[in-house]
Formats: sequence, structure tokens, C-alpha cells
Amino acid sequence: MSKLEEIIETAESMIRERGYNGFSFREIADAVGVKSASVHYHFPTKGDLGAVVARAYTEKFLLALGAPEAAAITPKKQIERYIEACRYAVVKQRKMCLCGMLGAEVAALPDEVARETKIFFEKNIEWLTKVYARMANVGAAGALGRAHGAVATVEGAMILARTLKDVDAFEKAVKQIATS
Amino acid sequence: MSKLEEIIETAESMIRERGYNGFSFREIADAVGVKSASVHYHFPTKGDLGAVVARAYTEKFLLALGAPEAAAITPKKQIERYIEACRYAVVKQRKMCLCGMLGAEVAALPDEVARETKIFFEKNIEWLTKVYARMANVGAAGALGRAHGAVATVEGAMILARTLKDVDAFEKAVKQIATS
DNA sequence: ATGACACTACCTATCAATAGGTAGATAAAC
DNA sequence: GTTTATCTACCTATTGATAGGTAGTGTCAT
Repeated sequence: MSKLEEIIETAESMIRERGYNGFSFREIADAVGVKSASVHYHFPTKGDLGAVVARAYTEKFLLALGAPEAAAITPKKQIERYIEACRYAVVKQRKMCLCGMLGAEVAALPDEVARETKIFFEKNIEWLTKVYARMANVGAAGALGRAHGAVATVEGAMILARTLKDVDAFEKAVKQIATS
Repeated sequence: MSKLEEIIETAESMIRERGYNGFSFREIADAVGVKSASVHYHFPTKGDLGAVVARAYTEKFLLALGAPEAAAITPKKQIERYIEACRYAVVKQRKMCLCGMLGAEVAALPDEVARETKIFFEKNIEWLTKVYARMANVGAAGALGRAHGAVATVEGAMILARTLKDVDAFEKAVKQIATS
């Protein structure tokens, strides 16, 4: 892996653990094994780095979800897949969702980072809305509402699990979306 | 209002806007009209301040909710009151829930602040579980699950509304808890 | 094939600003 | 005359960021 990729990966990990204001160029440089000036070479400002990390995360996340209109898989299974992606983040990686973290801190972010964070949620809602719309008993407005509810619940469930130091809190919280 | 009270109030406001790592003693001092050394007089360390702010917030929040076993009010109305408290925070005050913010950043917090944040969620879940348990069609396990789901959804809904700059996203997201 | 040049990705060294925190003086209140 | 709440002044560490140097790689006209 190139130093550039290592920087992005390390930054993602640090933001997901301690937030945007919880890491520094020097910490990333130390973790990667370069000097902080080299991080600035790739990303002139902290906002540049944050925006690239957020965009890469969004892309990776959506790729893992697959196409929302995939006929080979039931919508219910797709919702379970969505939850599974977040479960992996909080249970296995023991970290927040990157954009859940950035979303909480949104008022403290440079514009370009806030913009990418917003896009993450817009695309999540778009994906979930399409999936819910495929369900038999759900109308257009209902799908949109359920999509908002699902994103919110999953993000909140991650906060809950980490704060309570109890991964089962995540399971309890998301059970509603999975079974509805 | 005493300077001490002003410091606590200002700290709460700043944490809810930009997070624990998003404010400094000097900013609080400037906002209150004292010197940063005077803030240190009341709160020797940042952790001391954070812990007091979190504890005060929890107390205030629970007081606004009232007793969970209040027979004069239906459980459904109590859930609506819970949502209303959070709606006020995000729609009127345009800020995160203090402990939603701290919960996201929990890995970056001093122990004493993380502890108070955890207590906030434990008490929220306790309150909601008691309320849900009063509902006719809900068992003990169901009440606990619904309580976790409600806290998570509400916290996530606040993140969503702020990031999307759309207060209606909060309404869409919490609609599920209100009508279930 | 070779020398000149430019580009990439790092480096050293440094900057001004800000961070959390401390020591000790002061002035009013009890 | 002790306590309370503030102040001035300062400390060390860290922050995001910049300037300028360097080693290795590739390109290209001669």
C-alpha cells in the first residue's frame, strides 16, 4: 500500500475513533511512518484530507451495499445487509461510522468536509428509500420515512453501543428496523 | 446569573455545537467575559468542566421528562414528550443533544466525562423502558428493545437534521417511534 | 547513450497561533 | 483575616501550515 493510501486509511480510522478535532497531521504521520510535512504534501489542508477521506468512505460503503434495485435479493435481506455493514463497523472494528461522527461535529467542520458528509447521508437515504419502496406494503412517503428512520437508528445505535461499552445495545436498538 | 453558571451554560452550548474537542477555556472565558484562569479556578481541568456540564444536562433533561410512571398521562403522550424535548434541542436551539455529541466522541473523552455520558443514556433507557412497559401490548423485553431503539433513533435523527440542514429530516426519522 | 531538466515524494527546520494549565497578586465579602 | 473570585503573566506542548532542500525516477532532445 502506498503512503498516500496509508494516510487516508489512518485518517479514517482516527476520525472514526476520536472525531475530526481528535487527530492531528503529526499523529497520522507518526502512524504511517513519515513526517507531517509529507502529509501536507498530499493534503495541503486538514479540510482537503477530511473531504477525501469522507468521499472514499462513502464510495466504499455504497459499494458494499450493492444496487438497491437488485431483483435477486429481497428488500428485507437488503435492509439486513445495511445493518450488517454498520454492525461490522461497531462490533468488529469498534469504531463509529465515519459520517456519523462527522455528522455530529458538522458545525465544526470545514465546508468541504461538511459537504461530503451530507452527500453520504443523502446517498444512504436514497438507497434505503429505493429498497423500502420495493416492499409490498410500503408507499413512496412511507419508504422515505422508513429510510430516514433506519439511518438515524443505526447511527444512534453505534453511539449507544460505544458509550455503554455494550455491543448488544446496538442489536437491541436496530431490532425494530430489522423486523418492521 | 453567576459567572459559574454562565460558564457551565456556555460550555454546554459550545460542546453541543462543536463537540468536546471543539472548544477551549479561552473561548468560554471570552464569551462569559472573564479570563481563562478564572475558568480554571472553577474547573481545574477540562475533564472537570465536561463532567459537571454533562451531569447538569442529564439532571435537567430528566426533570423535563417527569416521572415515567405518571398515571395521569398516557405512555404514548410520554413518548411524544420525550421526542418533543429533542425536537426543541435540534429545531429551536439548532444544536445536538449534549450527550449525543459526547457519545460520538466517547473514545476521546476523559474518563469522568465518558462516565457521565454513559449515565445519561442509562437513565434515558431506564425512563423509556418504564414508559413502554406501561403500554398494553408490550412485554418487558419488548420495552427494553423499544427504549434502545427510541434513544438511538432520536440521537441519529438530530445528526441527520443538522448534517442535511433540514429539520424535517428529524421529523421523518422519529415518526416511526411516535406511531408504533 | 547521455546529459539536462522536471517531477514526485519525501525530508529538515521553522513559524505563529492556540491549547490546557499554573503561580502569585489583588480586591472585595464575610 | 480568611475565603472567594477574579486578575496578570507566564509556561510548555501541540496545532495546522510553510519554505526550501534532496534523492530517486522518468522524459526527451541531442
